[in-house]
Amino acid sequence: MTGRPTLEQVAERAGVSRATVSRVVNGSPTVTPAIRETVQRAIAELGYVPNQAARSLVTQRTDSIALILPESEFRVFSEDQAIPGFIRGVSQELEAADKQLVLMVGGSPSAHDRIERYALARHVDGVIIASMHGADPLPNSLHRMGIPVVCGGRPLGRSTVPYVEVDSVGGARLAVRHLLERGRTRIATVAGPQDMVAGIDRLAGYRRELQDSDRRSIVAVGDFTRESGAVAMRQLLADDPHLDAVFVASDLMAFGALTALREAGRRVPDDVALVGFDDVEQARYAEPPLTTVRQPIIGQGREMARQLLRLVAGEDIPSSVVLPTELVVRSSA
Amino acid sequence: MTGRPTLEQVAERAGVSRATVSRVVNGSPTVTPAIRETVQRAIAELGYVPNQAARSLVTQRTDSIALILPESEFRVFSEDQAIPGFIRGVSQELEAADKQLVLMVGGSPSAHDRIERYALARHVDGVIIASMHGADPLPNSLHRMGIPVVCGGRPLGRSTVPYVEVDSVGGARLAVRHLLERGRTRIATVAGPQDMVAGIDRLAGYRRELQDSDRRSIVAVGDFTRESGAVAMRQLLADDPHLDAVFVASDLMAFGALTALREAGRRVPDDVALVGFDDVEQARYAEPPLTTVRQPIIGQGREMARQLLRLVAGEDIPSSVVLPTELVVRSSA
DNA sequence: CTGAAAGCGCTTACAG
DNA sequence: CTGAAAGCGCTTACAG
Repeated sequence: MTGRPTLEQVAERAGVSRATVSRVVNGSPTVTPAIRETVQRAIAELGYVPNQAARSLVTQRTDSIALILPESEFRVFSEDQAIPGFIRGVSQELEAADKQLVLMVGGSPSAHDRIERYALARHVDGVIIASMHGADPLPNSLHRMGIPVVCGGRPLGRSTVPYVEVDSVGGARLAVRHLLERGRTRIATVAGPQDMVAGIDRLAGYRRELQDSDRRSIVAVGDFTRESGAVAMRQLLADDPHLDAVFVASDLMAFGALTALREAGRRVPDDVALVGFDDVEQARYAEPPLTTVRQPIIGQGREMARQLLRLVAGEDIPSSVVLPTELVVRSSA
Repeated sequence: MTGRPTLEQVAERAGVSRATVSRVVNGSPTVTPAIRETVQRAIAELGYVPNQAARSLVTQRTDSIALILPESEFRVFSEDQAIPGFIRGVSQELEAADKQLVLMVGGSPSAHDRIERYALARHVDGVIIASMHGADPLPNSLHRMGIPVVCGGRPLGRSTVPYVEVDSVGGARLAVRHLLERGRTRIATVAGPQDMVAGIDRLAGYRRELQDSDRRSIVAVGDFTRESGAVAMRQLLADDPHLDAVFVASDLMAFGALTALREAGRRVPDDVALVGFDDVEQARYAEPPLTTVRQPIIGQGREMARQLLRLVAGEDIPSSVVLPTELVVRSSA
């Protein structure tokens, strides 16, 4: 026998038509039990597995979903754990729905064409875009082509593409409120890059909470890397030597800030209280263990997949879903 | 117009046969330049993109490759950076070859059936298996079915499946030799789990190098996690309070060991020199910065993809490729 | 160099 | 409930 068995061969062996085999394979209820069994035996004996390409050609479905990861997240071979978390969440949900995950790296302009062509070639039923820098045109352009899309994080700029995000503003407020409740009075922040929603929103949350308390804001901006956290922290100390607390918009930057504080001879939390954001694995092992805001990365991945599957199935979905964040109190604040 | 344009429509618009359009799309050299241009214009005007399913059905190729990640690597939401590195390397190479990456999570027995069926459905042209615990039957079973497979790391047990691995034995020897050259005399090791090749080989390297130097070996076993590194380190100190060096089989375990040494009042490297393995991002930021063995994770991913593509193309490939490791000397030893 | 035709392996109205 | 037949959108010998 050459190659894998086909429907045709199963039909012949079972003594029925191809249509009937197809019905059995696809679980149609209108098949007489006796015939169903004969067919199933033939399938088992031959080790038949449906050819996906042939099936897609007629159903116009592929049962695969693309997950687009922005290139920049990968460029630095980073300690950040968002990528595996996203993948994990998305794949859990897709697996349960018996869909396949196609991974594409690259939010760079040069990758757009490739991704668009791929989606247009109907190689996937829909697209999940993990997160973006700036006002990426990709989600909108796919959306316009009628391809189901869900974004991770609110797209910047004009957009009607549905998205799933984590409540960054709320998380930042939790962090700042905690510092206020601990009696801190000069609360600075190391903000993230202002061309990313996470950077923008975490700073907005800081500002809003502080505003309610009448304290003035003290801001330095980093780019979510450890080094930038140290640099920003030094700058904050120069700007206000009397600051007694810092909300750092990412754990990685918080580690950098910790180093800078130590160099400057400040004790944490005695002199300066510190709260991070993300709750990466290493946060528990920092010295002192880092108080931080936990965001449900895996949950976000799952929710994105869930929404996309609904969209693919033709259902209506909310234009946005926001997941709650949570403060994890350890020793640094 | 309903749906996306087809070959047929392009042919009609260009006033040629479907065969000719197909030739132009696939870059056949036997097309008259003038006709080629007419067709290309029609393609551009219509925004034609070939339907992948239809193409696969006749070519019997899908131009996609599956990357299988073991579930366990994901279970702990870990600090380990191997996964993104693998993905990065594989996707770089596949992108260059214009192949797609399908990601499947799960080396668990329950996932085997799903993966096998998927490969048999010809949804992918070949399979890359990132790494395995124990003697996983998956590579062999795919191999027997005639599906091109390449493994990351030598498969345990009997196997004829080609693999790409990093020279763990050599790396461990580099580490131990370095400690010997620094004049250390009582060199212990925290080994990795002995059901994983990386665990086994790094211990073998330690033993071999030590054996050449006539020193006795002092061994404790961890499971590559930070916590297990601390536990193992305490045990080593109890076993031999006079040890003056440790080769730890992973950086994460080395971080745990560092904590345990600090608790025990030992200075690193003054009292005890420490060498890790992996060179994860955090190694540079440890206190003291960690001397460790760097392994080319991205390079391994790329090489696996390269070998698999050759296999898919029908070429012969070596039964194994071993990539060199390198000692990165920092302050801990 | 180009076209007519067969065929890849399925699903799905449409009859019966 | 089952089968004959059409058709999904391509590629590729085979003629010419």
